[in-house]
Amino acid sequence: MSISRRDEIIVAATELFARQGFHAVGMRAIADAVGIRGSSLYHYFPSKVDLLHAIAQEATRSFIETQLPSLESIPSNAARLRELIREHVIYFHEHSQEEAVGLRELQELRENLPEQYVALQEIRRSYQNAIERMISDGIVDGEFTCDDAHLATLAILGMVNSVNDWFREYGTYSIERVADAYAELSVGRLLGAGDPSPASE
Amino acid sequence: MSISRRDEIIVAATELFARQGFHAVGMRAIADAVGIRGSSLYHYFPSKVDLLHAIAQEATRSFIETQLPSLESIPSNAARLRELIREHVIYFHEHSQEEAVGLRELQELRENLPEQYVALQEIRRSYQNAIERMISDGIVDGEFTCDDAHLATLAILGMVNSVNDWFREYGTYSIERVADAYAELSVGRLLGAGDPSPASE
DNA sequence: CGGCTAGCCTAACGAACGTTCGACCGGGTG
DNA sequence: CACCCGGTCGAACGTTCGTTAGGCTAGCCG
Repeated sequence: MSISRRDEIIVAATELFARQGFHAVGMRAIADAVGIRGSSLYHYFPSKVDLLHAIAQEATRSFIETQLPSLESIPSNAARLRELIREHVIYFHEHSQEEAVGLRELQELRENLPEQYVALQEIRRSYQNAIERMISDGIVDGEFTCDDAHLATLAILGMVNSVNDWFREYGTYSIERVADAYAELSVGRLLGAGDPSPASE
Repeated sequence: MSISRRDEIIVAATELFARQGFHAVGMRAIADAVGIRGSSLYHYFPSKVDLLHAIAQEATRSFIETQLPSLESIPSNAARLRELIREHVIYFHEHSQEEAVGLRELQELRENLPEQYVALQEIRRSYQNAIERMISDGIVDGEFTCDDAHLATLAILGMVNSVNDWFREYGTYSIERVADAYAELSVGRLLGAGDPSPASE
């Protein structure tokens, strides 16, 4: 009742794609994981790359929808960006498989589902633009000292997106600790904003 | 005479693997790219994953060999790390296909050539340790202000390794400009080292 | 000159691939 | 009861996969 068979397929395929890669996973392997036959998958998805597209779209869309609204209420660019990065790291950790597929197998969509690929790229681009605008505004307001908002955006995104490559549960750090640290490294250090709680100064 | 057929195969396979992914490229496609038949590849490599291993090994080994020696002569940790990051970005750009394969298809080696995978991981780990030690030493010497050398290492590596995901020749920036900027962002900002030319102070 | 071998070929192997087709089965609706 | 239809199935399609086996040829070595 709670989750549909379609969602069940998406969950199983996400795990397999994340672990082994799109081309290394056959339709029959996905079907096995949910206890049906390969041919039955075509009742839910017209093709294998459409299944991939459903995964990537859900990963991208739900990430953006979770992230962007939380920005509205925070006044300063520095505090807002700090919170954004914190939540970015934590969301990526909680949905590491989906986001791994979304980042790594985009090339497949580009070649086989070009217009859906473009749509996804536009969503990602809008997220990147939101960050860049926060940084630009923060520079104008004097919150940040930074030469190039565009480069800083790319650098920060590269940083936060790479956490899943090394982070392991039950390691030295908790994900919240890493999220806090990366927010401070990005906003406090890279962008040169001051201490987040100026009362201590 | 200049390059052997074996190297020719490695070059062609690297390009195909980088563009389409290991599993999306067949042995016959690689053979076509060098003008021979698929079966002839087995005269040079015992299997497809051994070919991948040759690529990944060469990418990792030659990168490390190019990078590490250049550190010896530079005295301060800050200047040495700056130069390391500069060269890292530039090397990754000049060998973007090799490094893309080396980073993305490691999972394949892990499952099929486990001991060779471990060997490569050890090489990468030694590079990471070299960076971390530079940062630790710099903290002790008072060059850097930074809480956690390990986290800073991972953050910087994530930053510099992500340049190839967005950098395009003939774009806004030259690769040297990006390399300089990332060195400054990492050492000057993230680690809190001062201006690289203290004469201006 | 005779033989070895590096390099490449054609042919084929069994397995797996993504996908299609037609049929069946069971539960809800008229 | 008769009907429909969502969901699943077995079987098969043609293609491609990684890999193997065996044979040909050209050049080097004795």
